[in-house]
Amino acid sequence: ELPEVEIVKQSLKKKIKLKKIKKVIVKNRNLRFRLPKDFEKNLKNRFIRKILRISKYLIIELDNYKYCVIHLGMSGTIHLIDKKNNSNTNLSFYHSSILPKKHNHIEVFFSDFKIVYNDPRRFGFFQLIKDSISLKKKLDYLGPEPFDSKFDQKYVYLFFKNKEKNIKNFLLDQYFVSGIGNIYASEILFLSKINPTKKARLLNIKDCKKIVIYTKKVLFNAISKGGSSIRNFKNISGVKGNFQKDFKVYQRDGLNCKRFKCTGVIQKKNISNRSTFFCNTCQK
DNA sequence: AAGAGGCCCTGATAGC
DNA sequence: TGCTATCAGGGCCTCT
Repeated sequence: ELPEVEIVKQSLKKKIKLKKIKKVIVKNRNLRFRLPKDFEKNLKNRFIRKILRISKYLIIELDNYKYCVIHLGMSGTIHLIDKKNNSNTNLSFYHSSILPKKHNHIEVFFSDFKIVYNDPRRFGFFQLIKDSISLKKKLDYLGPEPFDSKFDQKYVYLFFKNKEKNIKNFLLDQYFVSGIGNIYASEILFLSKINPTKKARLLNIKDCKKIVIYTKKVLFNAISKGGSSIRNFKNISGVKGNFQKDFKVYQRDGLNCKRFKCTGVIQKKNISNRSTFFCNTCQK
């Protein structure tokens, strides 16, 4: 989700900004999108100008104004391996600091370290975009980011007019707002006291205001806590997020509602094949 | 044309 | 050194 990608971006930026790519090795070209034959050649000897994040995408701007667009999908991680002492700093959240043995698909070498793209399920991708126009075109479909001033109660209220779809699915809909994923969607709705199955058109302006406020709040807090680490690997010594400790509903099915004076129990329900957690009692 | 559902893929875990 | 089903942080594509 957006906070996790943001944390990766920040740690990656410190390390590779203005550095020169010495070499690229691709071990598996078959990611979500197949890597073209000239991928390595296009990266080699390029300097990194900028690292940015747009919703859940990582963007690396090269000195020839081509762009690497990276998406981590469900299981992608980026690791940084130091050449000198062979130590390994993890740039992601929910993985250990040890580089996995399998699925290290792409290695990008710098003078004294390399970054490794690992992705067991290969739902993620690495793409080279030829220029800024193409980049803009590719990401044009995205709705406003949660922190964008355009994402306000008026926008939400107007967007939801006559929409039959439930609110949970809209939070995951990147055309509506870009960056929320399955964890934070449940958390946002809990704080907003809105039932995830509620049809969007039934939300009033106050509900929309809550959605906006708590979306910004949850994502901001998640970033400030280094994201969420929900899978624990065996060797835990790398960088881990802490926001999972703040979960109010996610993966808390069967447990008591944390809201003051609420006697409800957290429910788990499949909505469009994604697990959704909520309190039946205080989310109306 | 909005919305639902299948699908891409591997690995961890629960239950038998 | 069992097997099998289910679930996982996402998004693209097709069908209605």
